[in-house]
Amino acid sequence: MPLITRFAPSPTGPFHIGNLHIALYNFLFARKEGGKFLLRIEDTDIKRSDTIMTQNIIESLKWLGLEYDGEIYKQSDRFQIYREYAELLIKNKLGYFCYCTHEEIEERKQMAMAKKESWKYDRKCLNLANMNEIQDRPRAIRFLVPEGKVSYEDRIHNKMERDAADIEDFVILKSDGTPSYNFACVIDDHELNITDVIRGEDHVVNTFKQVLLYKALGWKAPKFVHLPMILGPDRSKLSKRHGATLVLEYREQGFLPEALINYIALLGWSPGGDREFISFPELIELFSLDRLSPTASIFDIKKLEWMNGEYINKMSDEEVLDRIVNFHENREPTCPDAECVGKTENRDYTNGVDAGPLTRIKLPENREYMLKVVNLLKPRMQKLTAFMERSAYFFNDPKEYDKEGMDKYFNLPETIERLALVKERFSKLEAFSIEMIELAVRELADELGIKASLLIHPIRLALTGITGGPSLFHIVETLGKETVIRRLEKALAFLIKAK
RNA sequence: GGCGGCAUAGUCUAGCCCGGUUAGGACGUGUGGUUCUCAGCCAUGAAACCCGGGUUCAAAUCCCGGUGCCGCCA
Repeated sequence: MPLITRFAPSPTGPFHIGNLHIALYNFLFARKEGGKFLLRIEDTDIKRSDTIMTQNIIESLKWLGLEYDGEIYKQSDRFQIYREYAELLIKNKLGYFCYCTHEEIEERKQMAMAKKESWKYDRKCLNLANMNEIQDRPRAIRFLVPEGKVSYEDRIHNKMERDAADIEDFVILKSDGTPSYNFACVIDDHELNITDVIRGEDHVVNTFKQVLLYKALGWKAPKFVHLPMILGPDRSKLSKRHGATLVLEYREQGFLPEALINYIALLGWSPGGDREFISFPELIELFSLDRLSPTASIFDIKKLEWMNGEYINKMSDEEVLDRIVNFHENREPTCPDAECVGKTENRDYTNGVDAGPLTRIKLPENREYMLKVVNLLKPRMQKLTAFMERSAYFFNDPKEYDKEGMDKYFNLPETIERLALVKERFSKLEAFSIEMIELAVRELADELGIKASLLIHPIRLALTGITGGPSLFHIVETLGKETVIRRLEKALAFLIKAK
């Protein structure tokens, strides 16, 4: 029998980091073993399900490159099938109708609680004597939990066992005719021939119920793997409270899918030894269930950022530029030109979720120039968005100068004279090369009897408006003579006016 | 509260199965160096086997108990 795994999210919320973790391991395991990886949408709860969330899930998987095999399965297409199986269980006396309303159950539960007794469904409807009175009331179907121990083998936790007496007769078909999670899940996993169920640890309790159902239906249960949770920095289950948790938010923030995958793969799994950078194909090659860790892990955004930066730095300039361009592809520029480089606009509801702050710009089309800029900025980019945040001066003259920078580098009385001299030297340069530019600056510094840095810093501030960034000589060369001269003149005018 | 799970630095982890290591790597962090700034790079430091008992010549590793944390249900 071929190995088949599945990722089975419910479309009640967007695709998040926890989903990625689960989907990734299902995907890797299937690919490694030459099996199939299916996508099933668990939308039996019609009210809480939303097609926009299904879109979000599909879009996320696509961006990550986690391709599923075959069609998408939707549980909402299969209500009739669940009903038939539920009736089959009734016929075999493995299930029974329950007429209790939520309110009635709640009441009895409260009474038990008041007496500090633990509660499970009291089987009131198991042997109803007076059927006539209640026959037209809506009814659910409950599973009749047998006595004894329930156990299954978990690939991470080994033998799992609990007493069936601790499990109540759970509902398999609700009074509105829709199946419960556990019931639909078992039927679909069986009908899709799922061989390995890899899901979160929050499902272990369900697994015991499901194992019971497999037995009742006379089916062989798949193998189970329950992955430990991914926690936030406060050690609670990762959620919105911890900031960005949606995968598409990470896309919007400029993370690369391969870096995100590499990082998440290492949360709860390791190939052994010291390896940290593992490409997608290598991940498939190396993946093994035996090396899964049973320990919950905390999502560390700092390490993700570092890893993302490493991925960016290892890429060619062309590749990085393509990613940056691609990053903007599906977005309407909010400004017609490069004017808004560095500006952010705070909303984006593409894909049905608020993806948070987003930089929208129209990129200049001059590819050769862009490549030069990328080359200079790449070493200090941890995310693609860093390009937007740090490249403004390559496209526009600075409108103002960094305040601290002015205090530091523009405050000497000699500044005007020095910048004027620089401008003069630059304009005399015939070959505007990095070497010649550097030589000109250093020679001038020598002649003035000062350190070169006393020229370099004011020049950088005049050209870029800021104090950090790539090597000054590279900046000067990239901007080109005309722009450099113009900006030096502007800075001089500014300084003279301020005097 | 009931049931289940987990336990190596702040974080991710290797080592555990098959007892003997100065307990390794990475992120983060301290210090120093380097370049025109930033980023980086180089060097260097601090930082962990949850606690208690056993078994053993020897325990992170095997066994038992406790504690803590997490999850599900309530």
